[in-house]
Amino acid sequence: MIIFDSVKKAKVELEPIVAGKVSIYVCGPTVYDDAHLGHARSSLSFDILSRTLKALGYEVTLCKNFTDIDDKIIKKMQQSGKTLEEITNFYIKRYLEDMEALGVQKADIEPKATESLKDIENIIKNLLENNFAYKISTGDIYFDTTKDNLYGSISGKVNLEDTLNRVEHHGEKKNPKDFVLWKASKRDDIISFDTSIGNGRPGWHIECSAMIDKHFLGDGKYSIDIHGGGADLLFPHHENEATQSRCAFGHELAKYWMHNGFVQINGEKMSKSLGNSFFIKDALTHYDGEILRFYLISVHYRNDFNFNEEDLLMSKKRLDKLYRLKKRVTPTSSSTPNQTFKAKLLEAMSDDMNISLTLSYIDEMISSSNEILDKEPKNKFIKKEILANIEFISHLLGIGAKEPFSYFQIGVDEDLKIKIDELIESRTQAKKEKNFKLSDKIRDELILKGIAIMDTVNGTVWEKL
RNA sequence: GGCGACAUCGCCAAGCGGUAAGGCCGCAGCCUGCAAAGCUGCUAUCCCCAGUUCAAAUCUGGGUGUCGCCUCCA
Repeated sequence: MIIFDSVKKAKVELEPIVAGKVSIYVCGPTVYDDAHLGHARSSLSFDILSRTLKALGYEVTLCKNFTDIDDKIIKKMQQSGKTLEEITNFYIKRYLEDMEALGVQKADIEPKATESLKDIENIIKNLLENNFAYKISTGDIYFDTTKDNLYGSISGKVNLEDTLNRVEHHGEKKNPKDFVLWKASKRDDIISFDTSIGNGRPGWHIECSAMIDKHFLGDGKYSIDIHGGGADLLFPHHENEATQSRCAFGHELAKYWMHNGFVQINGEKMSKSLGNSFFIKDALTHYDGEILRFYLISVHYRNDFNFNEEDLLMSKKRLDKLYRLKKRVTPTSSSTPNQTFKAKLLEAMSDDMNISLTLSYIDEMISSSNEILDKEPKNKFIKKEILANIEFISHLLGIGAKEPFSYFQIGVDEDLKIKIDELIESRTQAKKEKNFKLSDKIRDELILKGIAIMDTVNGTVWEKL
């Protein structure tokens, strides 16, 4: 498996710490609001990575955290009068619902920051004792970036002075680059934790370091194989995580770093401040989760993703073709996938997840399968292999697993289904009587209802447009 | 201001030095009572300029444009 390491800025061969096993840690959401399309893309990117590795025979341990203590959550507490747990549990549940709708496999470990306070405390204590951190008069604890000559090696930011001068920083900070490990509680703080390093709460970056150390053993050289997240996390978040862990544990945090590209809405960055955030929940009211999934995975994970409805509909048509083929081989039982086809998909996905190539192979398989089925509609052997091919695709990419007839009926209520069946029955009758004027009229009526029909050797079937 | 990414057919998008995958749309044909679906065929020399090379969309330099990070952010 070749992956792109965003620290080395190059494609490299994945050589896990333990042969045959891959440990992955992905930065999950801060749970103060619903998840947006950016979260979806990130989760989907690493879901595909994990599925690919599994299909290649690796044993994967995927860890995705929830940041459940944060200034934004506190702000929400103040606004709503709710407790921390009420807010975070609510959004964690909503997040997991969204991920399920998108077909994202659950992470093996889903730690919360608040469950790792003891570990956070220990790391900070360690850093203080070894002079990598210092406490200022307010009780806040900062990491001293000048103590680590490898600081900057993750993000490749060499000359930070200039840029960081733009950022306001606390007067007692020794260096503009230094960042907070622990925020001491102020008088009006509504949430704080009592620890040996003081009363307060952890900074953002330290959580991930602590959770990785808590859940992964590593090999004394690295804690985990792959650390992932959105491209915006490369700096400062991952830089800071890396330096903390390096100084506290004496080894690198991750052997490889992978970052997914951004989601843009109609060419603009999606962000809260621009007011163009697109929640997964909202998208799901318009489009089926699988259609959204297929659309979001159809662009290489490192590229920017420009979300727009036109492309989504285009993408849906591509998925439709897979399901139409599945209709042709349903019902039957599958045999084993075509070995050449399977090998081609795995080879493409092994090259840093070349999804475009993979999808083109799938399109070609669909075309050639349709062609064979046109010639030999009753060939059981072929039908079984085609179904097995589709099942392999479902396994690898998490698409095409639905019962094909139901796929085309998503969003159609039972009353309408009965009405459709009646109309099709009347049309079949009219056709039998060669009353094509009537049968065409009925077809037009169905189209007006958003239903397309197609006559097949097995009778007339319909699809929601 | 510092750092970085990207620029391929109307649209989406592969390609990573050897002579342009795939999908959508469009056109023609087969199939069909007519359609739809499916199948077949057709449609680009790769932002501009200069260079390296037998050979460049692919490498180098210079432009132009778009986007991102540097501030909470996936």
